[in-house]
Amino acid sequence: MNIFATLKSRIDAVIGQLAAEGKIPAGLDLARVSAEPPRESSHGDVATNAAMVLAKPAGMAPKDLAAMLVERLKTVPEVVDASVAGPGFINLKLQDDIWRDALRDVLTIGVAYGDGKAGQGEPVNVEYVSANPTGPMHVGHARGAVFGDVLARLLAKAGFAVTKEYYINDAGGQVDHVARALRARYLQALGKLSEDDVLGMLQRKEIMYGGDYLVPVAEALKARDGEKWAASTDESIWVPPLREFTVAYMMNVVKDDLKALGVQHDLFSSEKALVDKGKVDDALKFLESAGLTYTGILEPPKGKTPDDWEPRPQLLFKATEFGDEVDRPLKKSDGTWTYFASDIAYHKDKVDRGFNNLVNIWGADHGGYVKRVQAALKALTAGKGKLDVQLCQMVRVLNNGEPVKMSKRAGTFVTMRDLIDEVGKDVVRFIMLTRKNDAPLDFDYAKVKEKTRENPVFYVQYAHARGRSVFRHAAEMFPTADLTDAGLAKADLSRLTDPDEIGVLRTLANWPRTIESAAIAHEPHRLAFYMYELAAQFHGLWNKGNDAVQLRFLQANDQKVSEARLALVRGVGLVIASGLAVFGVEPVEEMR
RNA sequence: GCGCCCGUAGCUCAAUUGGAUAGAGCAUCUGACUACGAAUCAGAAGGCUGGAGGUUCGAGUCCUUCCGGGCGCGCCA
Repeated sequence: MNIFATLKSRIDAVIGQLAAEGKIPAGLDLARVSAEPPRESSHGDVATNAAMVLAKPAGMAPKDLAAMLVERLKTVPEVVDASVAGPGFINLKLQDDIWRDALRDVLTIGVAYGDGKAGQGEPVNVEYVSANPTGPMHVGHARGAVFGDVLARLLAKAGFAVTKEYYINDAGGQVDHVARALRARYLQALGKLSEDDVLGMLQRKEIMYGGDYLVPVAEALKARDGEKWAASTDESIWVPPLREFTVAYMMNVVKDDLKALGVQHDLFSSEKALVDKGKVDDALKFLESAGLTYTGILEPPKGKTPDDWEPRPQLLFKATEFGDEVDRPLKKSDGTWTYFASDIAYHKDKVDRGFNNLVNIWGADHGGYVKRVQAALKALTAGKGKLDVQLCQMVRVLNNGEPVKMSKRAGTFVTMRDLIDEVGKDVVRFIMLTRKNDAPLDFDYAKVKEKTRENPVFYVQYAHARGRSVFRHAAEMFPTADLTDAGLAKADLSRLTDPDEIGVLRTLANWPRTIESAAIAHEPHRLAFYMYELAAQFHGLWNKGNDAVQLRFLQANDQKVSEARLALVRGVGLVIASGLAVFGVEPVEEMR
């Protein structure tokens, strides 16, 4: 049980009691009353803003109300002292046993500690990566992939029913361009074009993609079909089959890359399948019948008119009725659907599948697209569907502060594989979460390999490894002791009395709350900071033992104390492992 | 020009989503290894939270406006 939730209900009960006795007005709204750990630990264990929040509606001075609450809160079983501070905060000091109980919970529940039910089983759809199947994935994709994957795991831990989804853009013009590029590489594979011919076509923009990564695709096509697609100059003959071939091939590349990063989606949705099933027509008919489409002419953007601007009548969606700046086009001038049109259909499809809680992870360069999709979702669901779009900012790849620009594989950008090969999947995953997603991130090869406090991956893993090391020694020192989690849960935890020991227990007790708030805010990076903080506390406690021998975890002549402290060490390890599990990172047993 | 995101210690970043005296790491200075792993730790110093108004018990956080940076701006996805 979450201690802060317990205290919140205690506080609510006390307020209800006072109201029942007529000392304060009945029916006060308690939603804004909080029970939180104070920032400054010297203020106590739990702080509540109840008096300040309720003062005005109760028509009382905050201090008077606080004084009344304090008297009652002192009688709450968990509380040993209560006091008023500052402008009307009430600080509660809890029995140390509360924190010891939290540790026992950790040992009993294991890495599932922190699992919550805040989500109440509500279905959430998290869509992430959704990279076009046109080439290998780069660092930007890696950030979105890790962020989305970990957010999904976090939401699941907090009790949501999560579906992890990838949207394959296999129907638009981009994949046709790749088909054309593939054809050039294919003709090269057949000896009908030279490398220079292909590069020339790329330079003249006859083809839009030219990376070496298409060479093996062309070879595979040649192996399967021989010269079948070489003769005809009629695109309609060979574009569709080559498109299909390259999409299938590239999706395998993408899936391999994701697998190497430890990212796994539950569902891959195809744009082309949506189109073929007529879902785009359906969605647009829906909007049309609601009177939300019309044919009109858009104004050019103010202050920056494109050179080739000419006014054209287009089928438009009334996005402005739902908070967007301008109405948005649904059809291109050649009469085909825009990307936006199929995206509307796709989001309608998600809603139709039972999701009203949608999360999309996009690159920051898609920021301008957020409002129109949210507008469309509002229109489709009559405001019932929620769409949160999390934008991931740029990743700069550095080595010792020097930009790493090129990939050996792709030629123009650093690929996801380059990252993984350089530092390993676990490090990539962790580092991607050490910043808020909407802040740019520097990924420095040299820095993330450093074995210092500066490097959060190392620092957290080191804490875990140190904990395991203690257990290796303990097994020798106390060969008969039961050092399993269940055994340690029975240890006499009242032997944990040092303020720093209790401090660590407090942090452990904060884990469920951290999970819940990070999940609700869609901010997995908070877990990285929590783990760093916990690791710091643990390292601090460890070194205290260097100075004061009696504080070391293992006391050869006192098995009871040793067991209690081993319980604490194990608790730290389990919570770190619990956090790393959300991150999809393996905790290490020892550092090498 | 318009929209979105951002601006916090010299540097890189936090700040329990509106809470108390704004916290960490790096760099600088001082100290702790006859070790449960010093790959670590303890301490000192460092701030007008870009500027100016506003909202309220209370603002780094919300609103307005300026300044500075990033991204985007019909028929690409």
